[in-house]
Amino acid sequence: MLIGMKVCDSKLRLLQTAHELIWRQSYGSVGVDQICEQSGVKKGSFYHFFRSKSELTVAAYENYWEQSRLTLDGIFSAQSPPLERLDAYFENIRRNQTEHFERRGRVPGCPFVSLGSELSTQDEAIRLMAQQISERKCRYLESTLRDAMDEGVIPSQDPKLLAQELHFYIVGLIQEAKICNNLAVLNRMKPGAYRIIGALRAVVT
Amino acid sequence: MLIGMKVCDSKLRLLQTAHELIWRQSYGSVGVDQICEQSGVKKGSFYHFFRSKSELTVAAYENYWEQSRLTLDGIFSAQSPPLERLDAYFENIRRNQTEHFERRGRVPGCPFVSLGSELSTQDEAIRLMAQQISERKCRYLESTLRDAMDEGVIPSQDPKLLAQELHFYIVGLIQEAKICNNLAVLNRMKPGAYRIIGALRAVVT
DNA sequence: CGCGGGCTTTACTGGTCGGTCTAGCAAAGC
DNA sequence: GCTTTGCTAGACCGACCAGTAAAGCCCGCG
Repeated sequence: MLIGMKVCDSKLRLLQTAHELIWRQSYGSVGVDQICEQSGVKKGSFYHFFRSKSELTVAAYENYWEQSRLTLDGIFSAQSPPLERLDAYFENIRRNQTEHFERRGRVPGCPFVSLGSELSTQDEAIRLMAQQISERKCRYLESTLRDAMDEGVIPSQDPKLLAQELHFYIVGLIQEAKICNNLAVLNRMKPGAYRIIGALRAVVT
Repeated sequence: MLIGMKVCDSKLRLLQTAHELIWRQSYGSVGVDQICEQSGVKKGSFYHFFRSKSELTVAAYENYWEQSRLTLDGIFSAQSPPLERLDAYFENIRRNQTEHFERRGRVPGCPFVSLGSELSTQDEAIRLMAQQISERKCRYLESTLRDAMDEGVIPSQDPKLLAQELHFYIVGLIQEAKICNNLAVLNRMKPGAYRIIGALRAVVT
């Protein structure tokens, strides 16, 4: 099957449904049958494309990351002033969480963190993927902060360490929003982040 | 059965084993049978004490919190200087994670965060418990920071908000240590925390 | 002594789990 | 036109799942 036919459609639908369901619920509570039914794909096809539920999950999350990367590349474009990149990043997170909340009534948290949290001690492939994505997110932040330092809008310091600190804060905050099932927690993202990186600009916007 | 006999022993063993197993693996991957076997308790007894797996889990984590509270009350004793309380808190986290890592080869992360991350969107009772424990931890931090401000060792600001920021950072960092399965990540806890709260003391110790 | 209730034990349920197997299909390539 | 290839369909598997039923044990209490 060379060109885009119904064929590839099945695989793609499996990837998307799997990510959607596991994000909304959890890896453990989502069954292969459920993924198949929701995708309109039969089990035989499932195991034609993927060797196991774990393998599908990795593929599904990598596929989701590839989509996210397009958005993030835009948000973190070197064309924008560094602090605007951060603002756009925060706004993107908020939009993402809000959208799901309005559809499902639940703050879903970060899919990668949730999956990593559930399975890091049990599934090495999934652990590794979660780790790599965490590193990639940090790299966006790092270059942004480095640019901000060059422009003098934040104090100079080790950009890699600062990016990690900022990343940890963001991850913890989104996690808290999920646990509280409360979007308002996200309001503290921007002011807190600005304080952490020492941005001189006033916290209000 | 009034006094401490084998009886209460069964219930307590269930609570402890459940917490231990779910922490080490995940809620979804641990079965009632497994918990029973590991505790040396028969399934009938399990359902004599608890109405469901979910109810046991809540009880197990509340029991664990009650134990932790004793330790934390000591660590956050108003008798110690505020920054020493923080140091002791960080050291306690590190010891906890290290101990499990040496036994099992895995950084287990924070049990409450992991459980909340897995089940907040599915089990309201568990979500609520995770939320409450997060609030309680913040309260320890808040009073510590307030004292630190009174003593002038950190700049004055809203202690509740600062405590939350610090808490988010700590949660995110422990989560990262779990995903990386690397205790070294925890080394960044203290310097990062000190930077966030604006502690004047040098970062090295 | 016997009764009652808290706890244990064992056997069991119906359903779901992840995964397998094989027959069949449609279309591409020869 | 025949075969190969990539995919679908759906029946099927044993294991395991959370949870139930009921009989029995032990001990304090009257």
